[in-house]
Amino acid sequence: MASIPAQAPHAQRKSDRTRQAVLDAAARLFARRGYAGTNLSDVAAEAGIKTGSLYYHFDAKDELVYEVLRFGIAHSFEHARAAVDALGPHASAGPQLRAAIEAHLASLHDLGDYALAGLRIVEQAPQPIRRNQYANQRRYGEYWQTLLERAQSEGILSAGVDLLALRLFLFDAMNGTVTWPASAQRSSSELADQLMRLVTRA
Amino acid sequence: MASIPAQAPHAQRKSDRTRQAVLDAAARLFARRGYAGTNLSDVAAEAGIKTGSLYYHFDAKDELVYEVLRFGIAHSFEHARAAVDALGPHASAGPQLRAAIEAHLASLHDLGDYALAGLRIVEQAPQPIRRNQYANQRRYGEYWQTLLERAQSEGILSAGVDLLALRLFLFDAMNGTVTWPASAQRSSSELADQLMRLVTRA
DNA sequence: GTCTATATAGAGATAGAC
DNA sequence: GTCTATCTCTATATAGAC
Repeated sequence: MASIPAQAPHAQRKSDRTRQAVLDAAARLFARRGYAGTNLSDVAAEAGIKTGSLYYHFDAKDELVYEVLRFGIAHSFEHARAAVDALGPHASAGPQLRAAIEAHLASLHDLGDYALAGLRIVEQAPQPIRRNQYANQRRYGEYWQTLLERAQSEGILSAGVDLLALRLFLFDAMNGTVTWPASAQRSSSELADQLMRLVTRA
Repeated sequence: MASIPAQAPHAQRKSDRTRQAVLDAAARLFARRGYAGTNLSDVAAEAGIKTGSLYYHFDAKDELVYEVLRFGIAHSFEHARAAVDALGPHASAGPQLRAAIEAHLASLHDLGDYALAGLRIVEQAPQPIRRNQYANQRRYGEYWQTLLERAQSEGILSAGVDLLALRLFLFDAMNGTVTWPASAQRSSSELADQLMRLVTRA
C-alpha cells in the first residue's frame, strides 16, 4: 500500500530519506502485525538498513509508533478542515459536511498504511502515546460534532436523529473503508455521495 | 468487560471451568494488547493458574486465538439468523433487517472482549487462523447481502443506493459501537432504530 | 550514517514431580 | 490438573569500529 511523506518534500537530506523509509516500513508492519508483533529487525530490513542503525534515527520503538499515529490523525484533520474552509465563511452546512466527508475519505486513502496503523494499533501502543492519540481523536471528533450540529440546525438531517450516535456511526463507516475488499473500492467522491444519502434527509 | 461462556453451561467439570477462564482472560488481553503483545504468563495469571498449566488445556498460543475468534463470529451469526427466523417465513424485509441489526448489536454486547478481540486482532493472527476467520466473515457478509437485496426489492431503501457499499458501511457502523465511549452507550434497540433511520427511506 | 557484535531480558514451550 | 524448573529462541537496545 502506498504512503505519503511524513516530512516536507524539501527535507531530503540523506538522513531524512532514510528516516522516512523507516517510518513507512514501520507503518506497514504495525498495520499488519500490531505493535508488539512488529520487530525492529524487519522494519530495518524493509528500510534497507541494519537493526542497529535504526537507533541513529529513533531512540526507541515507542518513538516510531508515536510518529506513525500522530501523523495520521494530523493529516486527516488538516485536510478535512482545509476542505471545509475552502468553501468560504458563508457556506451552508450541507456542502460543508459533504466536503469534510470526502476530504476525510481521501485523506485515509492518501495515508495508506499510516491510516491502517492508526486505526488498528492505538490500544496496543504504550500508555502515554495512547493517551495522546485519544486526545487528538477527541479534538477531531469535536470538530465533526460542530459540523453536524450546524447541519441539524439547518434542517438537513432527519428529525429525531441522535447526533452523537450519528457522528460515531459516520466515523466508523468512513474509517472502515480502508479495509474494504478490492472488489468494493470506490472513489472518495462516490463514497461521500453514498454517505450523504444516508446521513441527510432525502 | 463481561464475557459469556464459550461452552455450553452444563459442561462444568473443573477442566472446563479452567479452560473457560483461560479463554476469557485471553480474549480480554488480546483485545487490549494484540496477539503478539499478549503473553501467556499474563493469561495464565488472570485465569488463576501458572504458565506451564496452560498447556494442559491448549497445545499452543495459536489455539487460544483460534477459539476466541471463531466463537465471536459464530455467536453473532447464530443470533442474527435466529432473530430473523423468529419472524417467520412470511415476514417482510423491513422487520427482518431491523431484527438482524438489533440482534447483531446485542450479540456484540454479549460477546464483550470476544467481540473486541475479533475486531482488532484478525490481521495479527497466524495465517491459517486469519484465513479461516476471513472465510467465516465472508459467509456472514453474504447473509447480510441477501437481507439487503430483499429490502431493496421491496423498495424500503432509497433509490440508487450502492448495496455493497451500504452493507460495508452498516457493518462497520455496527461493529464500531463496541469501542464507543461510555457517554455514548445506548441500548441495542435504540441503536437499531437510529441505524434503520439512516438505512431505510424516510 | 551505517556497520558488526553483544548484553540483557522475556517470550513460548517442554519435562517430570506431585 | 497444576506445579516448578528449564530449554531455546528472539526481541530491544547498546558499544564501538569504520
